[in-house]
Amino acid sequence: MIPQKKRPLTLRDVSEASGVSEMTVSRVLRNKGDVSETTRQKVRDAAKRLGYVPNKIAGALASQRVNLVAVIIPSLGNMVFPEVLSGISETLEDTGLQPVVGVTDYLPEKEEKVLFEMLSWRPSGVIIAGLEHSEASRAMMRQADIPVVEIMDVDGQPVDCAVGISHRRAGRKMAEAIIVAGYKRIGFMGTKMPLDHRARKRFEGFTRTLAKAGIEIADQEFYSGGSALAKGREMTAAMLARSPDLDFLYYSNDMIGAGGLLYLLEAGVDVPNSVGLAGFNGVELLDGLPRQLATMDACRREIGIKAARIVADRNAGDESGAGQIIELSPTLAFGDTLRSSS
Amino acid sequence: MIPQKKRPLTLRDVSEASGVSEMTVSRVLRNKGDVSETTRQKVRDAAKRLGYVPNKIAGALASQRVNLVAVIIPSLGNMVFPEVLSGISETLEDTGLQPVVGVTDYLPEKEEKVLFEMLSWRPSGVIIAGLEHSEASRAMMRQADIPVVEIMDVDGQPVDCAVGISHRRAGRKMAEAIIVAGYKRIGFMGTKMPLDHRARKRFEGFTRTLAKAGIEIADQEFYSGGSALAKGREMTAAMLARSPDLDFLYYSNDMIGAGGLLYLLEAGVDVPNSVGLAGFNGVELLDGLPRQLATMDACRREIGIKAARIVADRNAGDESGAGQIIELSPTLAFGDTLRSSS
DNA sequence: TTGAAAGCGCTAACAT
DNA sequence: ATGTTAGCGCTTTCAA
Repeated sequence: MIPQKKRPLTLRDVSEASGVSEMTVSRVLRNKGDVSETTRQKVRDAAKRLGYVPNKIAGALASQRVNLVAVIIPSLGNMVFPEVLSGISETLEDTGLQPVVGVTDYLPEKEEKVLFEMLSWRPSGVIIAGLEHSEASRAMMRQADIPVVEIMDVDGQPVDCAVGISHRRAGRKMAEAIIVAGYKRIGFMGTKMPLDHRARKRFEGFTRTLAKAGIEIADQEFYSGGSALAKGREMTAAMLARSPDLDFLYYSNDMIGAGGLLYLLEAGVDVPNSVGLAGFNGVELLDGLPRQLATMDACRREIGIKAARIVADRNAGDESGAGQIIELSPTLAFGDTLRSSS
Repeated sequence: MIPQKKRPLTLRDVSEASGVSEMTVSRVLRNKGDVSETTRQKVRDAAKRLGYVPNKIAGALASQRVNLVAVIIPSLGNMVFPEVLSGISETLEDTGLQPVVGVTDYLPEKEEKVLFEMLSWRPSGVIIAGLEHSEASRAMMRQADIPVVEIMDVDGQPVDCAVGISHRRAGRKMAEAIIVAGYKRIGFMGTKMPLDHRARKRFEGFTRTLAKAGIEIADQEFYSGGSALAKGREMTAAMLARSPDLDFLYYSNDMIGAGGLLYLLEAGVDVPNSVGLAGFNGVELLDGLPRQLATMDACRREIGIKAARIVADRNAGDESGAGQIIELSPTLAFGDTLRSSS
């Protein structure tokens, strides 16, 4: 005898097992409407005994509501996004909404695909990283007629609303601190950028501000792939060999900055006097380094919390978040690698 | 005039716009069945023009199939799990299946909730970390009648099948290497364990093997929360202050191991001769450290790939993976912090 | 407080 | 190659 494919249990099974109509069973299982305590118990017992798991697909189709929030981010390896996510999950925790994560690998085509895929489940909202999307993606989000929150960045025009920081301003702020501290010969290291708009905007804000002070980036190098810590180390070694007169190194993220810092300390360089250093993000990792790397925190958790709040509120009928752009202010931490004045 | 809640587009709209029956539209959009090239074009044009996004909820209900795979892991902050995930995504990429991630924070009750929630979407498979689950969770997974792959660990009895390493054996292997290298006074640092069964099993395998060689852990300390790198640094400092005669430190993960390593190097301790060091996991981060920390790689990517393979194959009718336990062998990397013999 | 009927938007199965 | 019919398992709505 061939083992049968089990037919999953339905409301009807619970109804029969408990001698209560399907409709009432449904009411009990959703805590909706008035049901007598006796009936409640009968139903609950039967459901538990049978091991009934409701079918959300049928429920969603019938009720036209789906308690899912699409969260679309470029990567999970980046450390940054898991933190945003944890802010989102925590906030959604007791709203009945559930985040569902999609990853784009920084590729617009993949973003489009993931978005399409997720929207086809008719989620109650979308939280998506960045303001740069293909025209098709933007069209889908507009069409969807659900709250769409673009996060991490506010330098641009969102489809609906946005929560983030201004990366241009962040780059500017860092440049100003460096100028005030009296550094003059500045090197930059970062990821290859066509993909990462936020890193690009920071870089633009940074160079533009330096330019106004008559300073030009003296050397720069971009990497992709590999261990960021190791890359930071290698790039720093190479850059200082090439341009020994540099007195400041700005890294587009803390991981490569940490690699650079470890290298300089080993090489016996006087940080921050011979060479100053700064990264970006404020990752927890930095706490364990021999010296505190100067950095700027990107408000990741808070972004997640605020974005989720907007979706949850709008889902509950409070439309006040619609169309808003919420800009958070990153704080600059000087740590031990950036003088606060010359 | 109050803005109307937009009615999302349906197949019917595309059908009317293209002058083709709903059924044929459905066929075109799913590339199913024979449809003439002309009709195809008409339908595709109409769908694109309207911006139609199919409703997977209705589709899933009608077809009784859902292209989702539930992936349930304890945490995203751990570095370990994003890597498993990337193995899963990559493998599922061209199978038509989509991973959906749920996070449990190492809490059995939350695991149960997440599992229930995900199963209520009737996924095509479950990939879940660990072999320890509440009885209710196990019951749900058995009932579901879909492939269930328990990953990361093989020391126990899976509900269906398992892909992972033996953490007991990993602990043993490390202990053996340490014994061979001639270390005698051994300290251990790790996370508080009731939650993390795999760390616990490694610890058990480790201490048991040492015991057989007549060695007992000379000191130990457990932490929770905070920056792992910083914790490693602090715990190491504290432990060596307390037990200055230790000649080896075994860390339950690479992050705290790295913190310890940085501390010892700064303190001018001769590693690995005065004190040897080892961690666990083989995280990419380690590549950038001043010295290579001894570690044991946990085959994270490969676990993800193999687990996803099983789900995908079974979904395609190949049941050969059912009931299997696939044990992978972690490799020990001595790095610069563990002598290979005394 | 409970039940009966209709239908959510699709697709399987069967025509044609 | 295309169309028709009958549900999928729930919830909404209305009636009792």
